[in-house]
Amino acid sequence: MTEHEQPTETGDDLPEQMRIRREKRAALLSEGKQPYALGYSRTHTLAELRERFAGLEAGESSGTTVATVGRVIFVRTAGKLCFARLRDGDGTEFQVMLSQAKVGAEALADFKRLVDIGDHLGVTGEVVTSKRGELSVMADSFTITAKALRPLPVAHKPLAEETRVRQRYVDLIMRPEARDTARRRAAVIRSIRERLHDGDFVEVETPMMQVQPGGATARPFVTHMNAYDIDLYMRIAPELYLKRCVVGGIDRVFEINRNFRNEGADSSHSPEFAMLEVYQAYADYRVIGELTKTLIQGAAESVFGSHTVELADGSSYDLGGDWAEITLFGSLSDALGEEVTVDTSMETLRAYADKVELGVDPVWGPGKLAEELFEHLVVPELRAPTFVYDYPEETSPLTRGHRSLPGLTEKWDLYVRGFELATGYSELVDPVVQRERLEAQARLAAKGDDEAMGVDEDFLRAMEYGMPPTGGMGMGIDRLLMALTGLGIRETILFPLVKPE
RNA sequence: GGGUCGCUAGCUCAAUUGGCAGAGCUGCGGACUUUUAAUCCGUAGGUUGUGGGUUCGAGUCCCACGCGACCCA
Repeated sequence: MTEHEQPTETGDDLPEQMRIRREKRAALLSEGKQPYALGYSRTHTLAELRERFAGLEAGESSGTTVATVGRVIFVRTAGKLCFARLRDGDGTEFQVMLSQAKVGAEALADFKRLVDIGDHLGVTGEVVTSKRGELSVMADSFTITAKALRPLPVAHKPLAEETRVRQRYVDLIMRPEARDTARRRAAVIRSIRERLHDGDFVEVETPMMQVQPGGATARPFVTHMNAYDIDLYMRIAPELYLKRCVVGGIDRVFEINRNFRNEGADSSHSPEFAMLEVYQAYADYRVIGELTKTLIQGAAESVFGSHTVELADGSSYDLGGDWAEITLFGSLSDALGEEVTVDTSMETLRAYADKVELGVDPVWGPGKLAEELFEHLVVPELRAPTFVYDYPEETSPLTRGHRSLPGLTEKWDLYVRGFELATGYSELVDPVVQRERLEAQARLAAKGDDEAMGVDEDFLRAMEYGMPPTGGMGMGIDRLLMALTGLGIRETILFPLVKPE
């Protein structure tokens, strides 16, 4: 918002439409009317009216007087009979009619003089239908419950994408899809939460401001605490604290909350994103994979009543039944036409990378390179929901080594519609191995890899008290919404970060 | 980080080679007791993202910056 757009008390410099609305507000006050009412006692919501009077025939009167409220989204002031369309926050619309014969000439003139599109209106009157059969309230009286000082955008042209994101409140008023998305997100989170509560998982909240960030490889945001004069970090993952909970005996634990990663922002990444992490003692990655599938299918059901979801482009996507399972090196071997394993040499892998014109970062080991090849060659083909199993130890410092395949870990990534949606592990619980892995990471950090983790001594101390065998999972909530709806991340987050205007 | 494109009235968009900054909707005034993006008559609305430059003259050309979209790394 730039300075010259700021409303002023006098409104001298305002665009005409805003100036006029301010004048109407002032007129209401000077006539002893409230432009912002304390409330309006309604007998029915617009949705309740629609339901209750659904059977009313064209031209009929119900004989029932009701009181209801809504935002004016359409006005037709024609002579001695005026029409207005109200809309409720849930998107339900309902027509209001004002006849001079009913409300009187003075009230009708007031309506024409003072009510604008965008205002909140309370109306009392009989439920009737118009000659065209439109359900309506034939007003006995009306009250402006909140005067809108800004005009709504034109209803028939799509709002510019940037305006939709920057002024989500306008987007929510104007666009049914925006309203649906907000409610779908709530339904999804509620579905996950309820399912986990039903499974005796305990919901906790762990620190968002941490002395030492950990639990993922990502650059953190730094902030400063004045009282202790120390830098704090916004968390990049809750993992290390949730594991402390498991050590302490909260055997089934989860958290749904925000992580912060100081990286780029684009159509699939937000610096601030919602994450679910779940840990279950005496489970392994297979058990936690099954749980994950249940949570996602439950979320789909809560929104669509089905495991088949409808995407924004009109296509549908099937999340039902059992999901495909592949292994990282197995699928990579298939894609390359020759067998590669966790033991394949750096030189061989580099040759494959050259062949597909994949750039190789000199700090990568063979495990990392194999993963990059996988993302380059296999991931683009993963349309149906697919669990990818058995990642190299090198890239998974918090994961237990595979029970029977040396060099690999008990980890899966879940791909849905071609992008990574969740990741699950048999957690590493040996504190000695854990320390070795973290110290190796810290050495990387010292070499300048600012995504690598430091050594969290308190976390290691907790592990030394003994963490039971545990399965863990992390899933991006925003990404889950994207997977279920086909929308971009900026649509699934109500107020994504935008640069100041 | 690099490239391309965009930013004009409340909203969505025009503006020829550098030559009077326009339209639709919205708004305002008027007519209309069954409208649904009504119709008809009249009318208002602009620091063309910001700051420089070239020019008799810049929405248009040049430079820098801001914000955004798309593509690439």
